[in-house]
Amino acid sequence: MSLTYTEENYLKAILALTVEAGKADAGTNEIAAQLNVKPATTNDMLKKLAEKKLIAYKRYGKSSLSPAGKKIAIDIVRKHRLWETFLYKKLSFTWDEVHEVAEQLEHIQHAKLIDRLDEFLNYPQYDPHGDVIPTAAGVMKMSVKKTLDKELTGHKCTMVGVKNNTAAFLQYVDKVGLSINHNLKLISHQAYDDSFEIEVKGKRVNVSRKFAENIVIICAACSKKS
Amino acid sequence: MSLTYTEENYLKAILALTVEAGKADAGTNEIAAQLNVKPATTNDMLKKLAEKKLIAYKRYGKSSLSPAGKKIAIDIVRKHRLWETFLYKKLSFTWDEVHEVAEQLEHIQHAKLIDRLDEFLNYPQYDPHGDVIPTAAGVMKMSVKKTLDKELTGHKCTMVGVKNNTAAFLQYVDKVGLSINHNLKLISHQAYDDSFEIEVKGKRVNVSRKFAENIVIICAACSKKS
DNA sequence: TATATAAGTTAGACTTACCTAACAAATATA
DNA sequence: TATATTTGTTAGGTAAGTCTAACTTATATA
Repeated sequence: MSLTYTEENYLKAILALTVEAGKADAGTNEIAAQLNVKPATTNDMLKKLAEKKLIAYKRYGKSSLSPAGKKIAIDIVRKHRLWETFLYKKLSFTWDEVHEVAEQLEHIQHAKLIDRLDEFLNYPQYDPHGDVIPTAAGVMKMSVKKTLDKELTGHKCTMVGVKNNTAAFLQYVDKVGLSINHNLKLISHQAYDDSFEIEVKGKRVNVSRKFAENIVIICAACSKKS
Repeated sequence: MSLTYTEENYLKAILALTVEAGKADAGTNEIAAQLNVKPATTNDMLKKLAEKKLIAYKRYGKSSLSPAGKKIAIDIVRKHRLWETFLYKKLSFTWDEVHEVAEQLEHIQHAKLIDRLDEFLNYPQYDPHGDVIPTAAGVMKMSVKKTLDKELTGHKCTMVGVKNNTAAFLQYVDKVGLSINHNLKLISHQAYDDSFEIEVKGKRVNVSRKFAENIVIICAACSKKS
């Protein structure tokens, strides 16, 4: 009953376009674009996946994952993100290199492999991009990524990226004491000069709105399930 | 110019049947049997690989790897054995479980991946089966596997397996102080009772020929290149 | 609401990797 | 050396996943 590499990729694409994008279903063209294939190709596969009861599909309509299809798709995402974490933490890959290798590794089939890897990595909750790693039971919290200026006062969060990649900005980020995967807390917002007070490594710092708008964070407290 | 999963497997099979088996070339049926496909299928692929200059092939003749084909095949073996080592040492897989997963992992394509893995594993020389791991430069020593009774006096070697898997024998092996991947040295052979004196963890023990014939070892000193 | 545009489908074709069945060449043996 | 057996090849077919081109349905807009 195991699926081909390709079938898995279609399920993953549909997950990304529906559940992960907060939408109910996805169109054929949309799925085709996600996978870089032509709509005609996608159409064939959708019929095949519907046959296998992995998706809900109606002629000239949109598609969505069945419970069984969703379970499989989440499992692939789990594999992908655990492998990314492995590459990042253990093999010193950079943040932007991990995805492409994980695209291949996520299709490795073995009953014990992924749970062993999870254990080896000490059950990480987030991958190097700050996305939540689904549990072995198939529960996937949706991490709410947003920029720091959108965070709620008092919330602890983790920096997972930047919007601006200039050396000047990155040096400033460094000076403030922030870096990828570090925790911070939003203490308050000063209406007076529209600045934000944050706590980084126990120290309080003031940063401008312009700065905050370029810091991407995830907030566990703001996450939602499924 | 990268090869398909299947093409890689054919090159690996030919390597196993020629270089690794100490033979000059391999027949079509032989290769088909190694890969569990029909000779007709193999024939098609041999023509295709010959076209790509990866093997030497003549109609109704036997096949062998070209230098380019051999380089690729050795590279796959390197990947296979490094992944096996990873699974064994880092993810607590057993000796006999690693092969099947490595069959999949060996086809992951990425410029840096395998050298990073090699570094992470601290440049291991042997995989969990005692087979030599080819270097990044594509040099593969052939580990000469043999039973302990065939070893030369004075040589240090590593136990890599047993021929007899009964509990009784394994317990005896354990009692002698031997286990998988442990080193030993053949001190002498006693003609009197046809027994062997070996050194294990600094202690000298006497074992019978029957015992020695069931212990599989590799000997670095007996290895040869290519 | 009529029609233009966007979205989705179908038909027919190609490639890869596999198969079976029939045939040809090489080798072993009577 | 003639023949039987083994080994290797060819021809034709299948399934998966892709494509293009032509067609149909749904949606947007004038």
